Amino acid sequence: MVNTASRSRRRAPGNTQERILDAAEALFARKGYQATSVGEVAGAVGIRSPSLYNHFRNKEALYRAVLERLLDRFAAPMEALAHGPITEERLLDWLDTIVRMHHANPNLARLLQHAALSGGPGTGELIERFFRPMMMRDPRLEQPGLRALGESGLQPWAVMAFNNLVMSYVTMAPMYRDLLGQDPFGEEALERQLALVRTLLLAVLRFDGAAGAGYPPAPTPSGIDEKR
Amino acid sequence: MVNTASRSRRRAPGNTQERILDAAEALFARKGYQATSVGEVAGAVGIRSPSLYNHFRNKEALYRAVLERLLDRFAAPMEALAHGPITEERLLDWLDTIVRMHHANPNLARLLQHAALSGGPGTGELIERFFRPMMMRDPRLEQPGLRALGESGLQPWAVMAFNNLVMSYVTMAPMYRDLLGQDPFGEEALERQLALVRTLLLAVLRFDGAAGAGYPPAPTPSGIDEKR
DNA sequence: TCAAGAGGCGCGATTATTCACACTTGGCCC
DNA sequence: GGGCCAAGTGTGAATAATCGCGCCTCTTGA
Repeated sequence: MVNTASRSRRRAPGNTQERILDAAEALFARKGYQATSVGEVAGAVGIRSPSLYNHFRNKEALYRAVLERLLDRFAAPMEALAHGPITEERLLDWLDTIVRMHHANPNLARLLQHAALSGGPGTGELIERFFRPMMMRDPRLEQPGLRALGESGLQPWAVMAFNNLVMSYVTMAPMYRDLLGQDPFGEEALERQLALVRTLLLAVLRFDGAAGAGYPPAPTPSGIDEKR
Repeated sequence: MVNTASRSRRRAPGNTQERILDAAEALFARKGYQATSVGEVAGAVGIRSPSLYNHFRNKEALYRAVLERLLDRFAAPMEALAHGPITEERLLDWLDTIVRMHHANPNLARLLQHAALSGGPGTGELIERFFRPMMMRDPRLEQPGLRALGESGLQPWAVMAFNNLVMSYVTMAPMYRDLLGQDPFGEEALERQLALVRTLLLAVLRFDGAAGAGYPPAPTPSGIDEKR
């Protein structure tokens, strides 16, 4: 039973490093940093844990690499709205894009949620790179036709709210699966979520806001500055 | 050094069981089931871990007790909307209530989020008891003035969306704290979130929906039945 | 033949849980 | 009142499993 040293020395078909990242991403996204063991990751790849250390210095480096790869994938679309005027149409496109991106790769949302709840390595940078830009008041949103968002100092929170809406669908997806017995990332579900989120955004854009009970102007809290 | 058996046998001031539940709730909510060790819980209470086993059979029993206590706290307000007609005013009140409840006790939302992401003991029951009722189509919502919600089969998802909106603020709260340097559960933040969420609901209720690009009627998926 | 990469072994720490035991306390009998 | 026992609640020590990780050997494709 001891000398199983003959076979099983199979060289990996694809790039092992990439396969480790894939497995680690899935596991970190599902269970979080602490609850994921490197042995688990290695096992998912088909490797023993010491072999994993040939590719990553330690658990934390692996985690950061996973994070980096995910953030890179989301960087381009997030920059899309950074320049040029903001029209109703462009807002809808932006929402459409992030919904599709999170559906195509749900792991970033899950990792962000874990980080928000429990912390973990690099949580600070994560916040700065992903969320800080959203919490900037953007003067391009202060225009007729977008009044309900821009008014009463709620604008940054409204942006965050729409982001949370999209992300929470993803982080709650396992529950939806059990609840419906249906793939929450299938074509049908995607269309439904697009319709829902688009309806919500349109409703807010059309809303004149005057009807609500007069909530206080909510003085701009510290840490929120004008964009750039 | 061996016979420290004299003092430190202090009997607990309050009910120890309750104090364990408090500490466990906070830790499970922050780190999730797996990543929380019973030693940590015991430490937070000011006890060694073996002592904890005088009060709970094992880690899982402790977790389930925490869950039970939390669900009980939320049961009554959730039933409030179950009977009688649904008016715009009652919907606003309901939203108001759940926002305030999650602000007053953020731990249920956090535990639910962990359960949705990673599973854990009792996740199935959790889904049935907390989320199933929301995913029922409610005929009381099919009335003029609430059209945008009731139409096109989106109604249950719209309800879930508003719930997710409220819960995700709570689960993302640690990030808000870092982002703003301000207590996300303070009076000011509560008012702001109430205003935002109320605005969103009013906007949807006023929205006639006809303006959006004609999204498909989204056939009712299996698992969704009429209420009761 | 050579280096990259996989595995075996093992260390020290931490995990959940059990055990034997100490102590405090409430109630009971005398 | 004093004596006494059972129940409740605390402890340190011990167990087996698992954790992250370093060391060293061996296999294998080029």
